[in-house]
Amino acid sequence: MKQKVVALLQQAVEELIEQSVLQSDWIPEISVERTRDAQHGDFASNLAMMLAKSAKTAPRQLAEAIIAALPDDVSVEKVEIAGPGFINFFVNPAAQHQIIADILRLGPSFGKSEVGAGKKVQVEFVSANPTGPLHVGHGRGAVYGSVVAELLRAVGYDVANEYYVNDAGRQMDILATSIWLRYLECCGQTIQFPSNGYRGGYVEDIARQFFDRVNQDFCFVAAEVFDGVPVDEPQGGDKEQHVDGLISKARELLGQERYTQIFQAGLTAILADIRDDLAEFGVDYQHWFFESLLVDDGSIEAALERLDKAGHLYKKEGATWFASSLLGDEKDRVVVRENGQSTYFASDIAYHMNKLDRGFERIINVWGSDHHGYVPRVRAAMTALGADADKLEVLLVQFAVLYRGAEKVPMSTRSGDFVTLRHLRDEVGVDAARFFYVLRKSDQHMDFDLKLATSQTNDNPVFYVQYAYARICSVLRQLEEKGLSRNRQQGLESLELLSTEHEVSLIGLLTQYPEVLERSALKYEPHHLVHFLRELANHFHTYYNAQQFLVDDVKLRDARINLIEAIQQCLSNGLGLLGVNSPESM
RNA sequence: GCGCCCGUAGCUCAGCUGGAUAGAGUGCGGCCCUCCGGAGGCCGAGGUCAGAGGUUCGAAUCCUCUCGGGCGCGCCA
Repeated sequence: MKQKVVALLQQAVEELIEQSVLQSDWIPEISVERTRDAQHGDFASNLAMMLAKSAKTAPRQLAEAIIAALPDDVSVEKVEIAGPGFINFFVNPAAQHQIIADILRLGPSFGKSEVGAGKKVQVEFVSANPTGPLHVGHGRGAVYGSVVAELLRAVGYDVANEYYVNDAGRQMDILATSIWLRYLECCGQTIQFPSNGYRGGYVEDIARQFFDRVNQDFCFVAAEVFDGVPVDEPQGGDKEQHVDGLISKARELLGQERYTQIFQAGLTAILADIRDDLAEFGVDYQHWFFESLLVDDGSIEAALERLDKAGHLYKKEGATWFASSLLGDEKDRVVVRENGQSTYFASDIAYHMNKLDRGFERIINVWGSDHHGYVPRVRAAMTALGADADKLEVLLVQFAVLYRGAEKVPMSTRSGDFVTLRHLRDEVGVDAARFFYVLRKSDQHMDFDLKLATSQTNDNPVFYVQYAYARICSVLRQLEEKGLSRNRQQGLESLELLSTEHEVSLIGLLTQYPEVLERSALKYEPHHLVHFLRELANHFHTYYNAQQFLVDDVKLRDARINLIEAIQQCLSNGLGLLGVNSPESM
């Protein structure tokens, strides 16, 4: 409908150009908005005000000329000039009613579109280091990323969800070493656990399972392990040097093969846990991309060579630098360290080159907003690789602060007793957790109240929306239990009977759903959809309290049943995109 | 110190490429089923859109400055 209004205005403008009232080079993009106030009709355009200056005509006068030039259309009931020069469109009720037939016909695909048809997009999200279970900080990115991907699919894009597994860095060596030390404890050794090691209980679990499998094969006495290793921080040393010393010792004593076995045991166990965790949270991936692949197949060298050939690399103080400051970054970045090791950033350059090579038209990265300083250097890398940096879209997600009522939930990651995502799911459930995470704009801080999310009262927005759905299901059950007749076709032919204030506004809302969906998708802002669903639920509850659906008048009853079925479908479609269930009873 | 983000009702937050009288939820004060699920609905009070300039027909929205808060500034990942 909105498109139709734009088209009508477009024709009017062309007509006025022909009449030389307007000139073709003045014409701005025609903007049509939903009105906020029903008194202003359904759609409004500020076109006359935009053109007034260049046409040297008063906005209201120009608006009159535009209206006079508008072609007739059956779905437009009337057009008015209002305020400083707005052109307000009132849509014919019969045209509005059509939406109910559309929804019932389209079912689950109501609201979808093809604006992204034929375009390949990648959404990379979560990508937490596989050094421990996911915590609540990852939850928001997980839900946000998966919903953005789902929204893009709904408007036609060919979307691939991807998780980048950082399995090649120093953190993984620390993990492997931590597991080994716990394993040594299983062997009966007494270990002074490094302050910089991974202390979580899951490390001990992995070590114990590993011990059960390999027995004493990896055992060494503690004295030998710690011999010659720089002292730890509590003893006045440096914790980084201490843990690095232990990593070297692990490699040396175990040899490459056994070290790799421990390393793989840790990676496999934790990754399996992350996969299960995400799957249970309704988050699925098409690809799990391993950083180690880039190391092993020479991609990093290839990427650096490409940058070097294009003249973006130089050597200084024994290291190799990427001249990113010439491409918008704050300073140049090291890609190969003095010791010959490539940096994490070098992997990331190779990774993004790989993404580009896979032919995605748009590359979306969902990152924690604490990484925002990292964006310019990746964009610089894209440019230096010869790609259009605008293909890259980095969506930043702020951490949520957890509360239980008024009380803040402590979240220390140091001690390993942080609140895990699994814990959150257990406490509030998948539906509430997902809904809450996308309730707010993603790049804003948010307070997540666990108590509110689990409350079974009207202040909980998840239950509020789900309840609207369940209520409709209940009415439909009543229809059957009471043995009332129901004729969908007759209902569709009687839609003009839906004329109360509540019905008109509900139908108006339903017509907005496809627009809301498209906007949420294209702007990567799921919260618009969430707000829409709350509003739809609210209007339904009001309607429910004001009017009886199962009335004696058969035609009216059929029409109303069609309306609430359309609402039911729309709620379920929207909740489905959010990964939230639509329960038939609660 | 430099860079990015943010500041809207008591609290949590919306506010689409600048548009009409700035909106929800919660909390607070009233009220509403002989009826399809009261996990609901209605009404009311509550605002210097942090502050000050500027841009224009029009600014919560764009520009500049000030104040207040968050984050980032490794040859870590």
